[in-house]
Amino acid sequence: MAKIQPRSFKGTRDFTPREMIPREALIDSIKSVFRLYGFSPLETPALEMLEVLSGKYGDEGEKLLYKLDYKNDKPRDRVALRYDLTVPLARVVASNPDWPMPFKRYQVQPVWRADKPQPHQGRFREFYQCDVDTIGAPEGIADAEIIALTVQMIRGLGFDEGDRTAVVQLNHRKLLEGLCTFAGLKKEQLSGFTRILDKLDKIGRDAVFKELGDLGVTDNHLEALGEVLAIDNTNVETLQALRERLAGIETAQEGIDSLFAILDYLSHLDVPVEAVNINPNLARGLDYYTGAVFETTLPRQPHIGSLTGGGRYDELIALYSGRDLPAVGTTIGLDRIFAAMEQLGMVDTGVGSVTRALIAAYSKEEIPAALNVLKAFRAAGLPSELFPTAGKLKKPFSYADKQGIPFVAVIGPDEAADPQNLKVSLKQLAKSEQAVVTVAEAIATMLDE
RNA sequence: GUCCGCAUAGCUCAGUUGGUUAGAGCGCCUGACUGUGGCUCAGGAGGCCGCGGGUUCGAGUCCCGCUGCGGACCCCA
Repeated sequence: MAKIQPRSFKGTRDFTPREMIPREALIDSIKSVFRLYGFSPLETPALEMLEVLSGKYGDEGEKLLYKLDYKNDKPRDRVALRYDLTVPLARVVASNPDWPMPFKRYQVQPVWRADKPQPHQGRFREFYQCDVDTIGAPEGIADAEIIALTVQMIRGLGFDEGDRTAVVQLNHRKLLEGLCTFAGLKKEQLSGFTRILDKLDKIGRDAVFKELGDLGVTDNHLEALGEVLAIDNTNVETLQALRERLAGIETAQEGIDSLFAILDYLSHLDVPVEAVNINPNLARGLDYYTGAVFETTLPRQPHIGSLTGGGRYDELIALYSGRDLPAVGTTIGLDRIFAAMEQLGMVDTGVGSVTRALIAAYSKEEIPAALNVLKAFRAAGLPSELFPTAGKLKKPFSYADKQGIPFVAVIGPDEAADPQNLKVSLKQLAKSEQAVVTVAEAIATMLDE
């Protein structure tokens, strides 16, 4: 039989134990923060009806949907791989109108996008999202809680100083609408306007102004807009300055009021002021956002895209149920965070096994005794394994060394001499220390480490 | 979707103006070391030189196409 190439689909990855061990620790820590804020777990299927997903993500997003192609299917029976976790949530909530509100859920599952993968930027076709959302709570506290949770989690992971400082950028859709009006544009031009504005930090003011000019913004408007966007102060000062500059534009004032309120709640939650940045040019591409929008960036690592992204979407659920339900939430980009941590040397990939103790039998005669030791270790809660072949102690020792297993327990004729009082030669590899001890003593030593 | 670069051992790479049996380091296996990892030494296995075509007496090396990978843009987690 011809050998089949062991290729995998572009943009997908295998996670080896060396990667999965720190990755699972990361997931556990994310979930524990979610729970701490009172969110409960939810899972939804990988496959969704195409009509449920279609039209929610903007023109760019629509192209990235993985649509499954079946023969003889009817258009309304078509399915696609889920693109995010927010739309499936909206579908679940819309189909369970009797649930008490607010509904607070977290969800950690993979999503798929037919993008061009760029691993260095933390961009893949299959990747995990960790979403938290509060459904049925009006703008204000719930928004601040999501931001506070994001800050606590990201900083708790170590993104809190130097090159790994993370900042939550915060803006409001209504402020963006107001800026659009301020620039002399019509409401239909909002998405084009915000898309250009969003590039400000990347391509610079001049390039943005050129594109805005092409969109139809006059020179006078450009000049005024330039003055507004140049405001860069503390968050409160920035908002105050915007309030004055945008006097008379009602939507902008509403957005500014909302941001003031959120900042106030954040200060009561003891969120450090430097962890959040009011950023009037932050856009967010998804079409469904209606209020506050936010994302987490690493200002010193601009090639890595946003670590988290979210916002308020008060009109999405009504698309499925006809009932208005306000909602706010965010996505924690697990794979982005992991990629950033790897590049910043924050991940230990030196351990290839979860085993704490490897038991090695000197000869076949000691295997029954070794199995008894194995039972005792496991009963004490120590992840342990017996090396599958007896003799040649070099093999189990070399194996333990390569896998990063900290302890090897050797059992030979001497240690097994008294079946009523089994002993092992317990060696701690990192210290090169070895002693003949009873099984109980070995367990105590290892639990102590 | 647009642009640029790269493709030789499991990994990182070297390979002269095109010239005979294709190299190193790391890793892997065996032994020195018949109760013990790392360090050292000795030996060994492992290559359709990405795929297809072209130029040439001769191609890992030059040309074209394809595929894959990497990077930038767009967009995003």
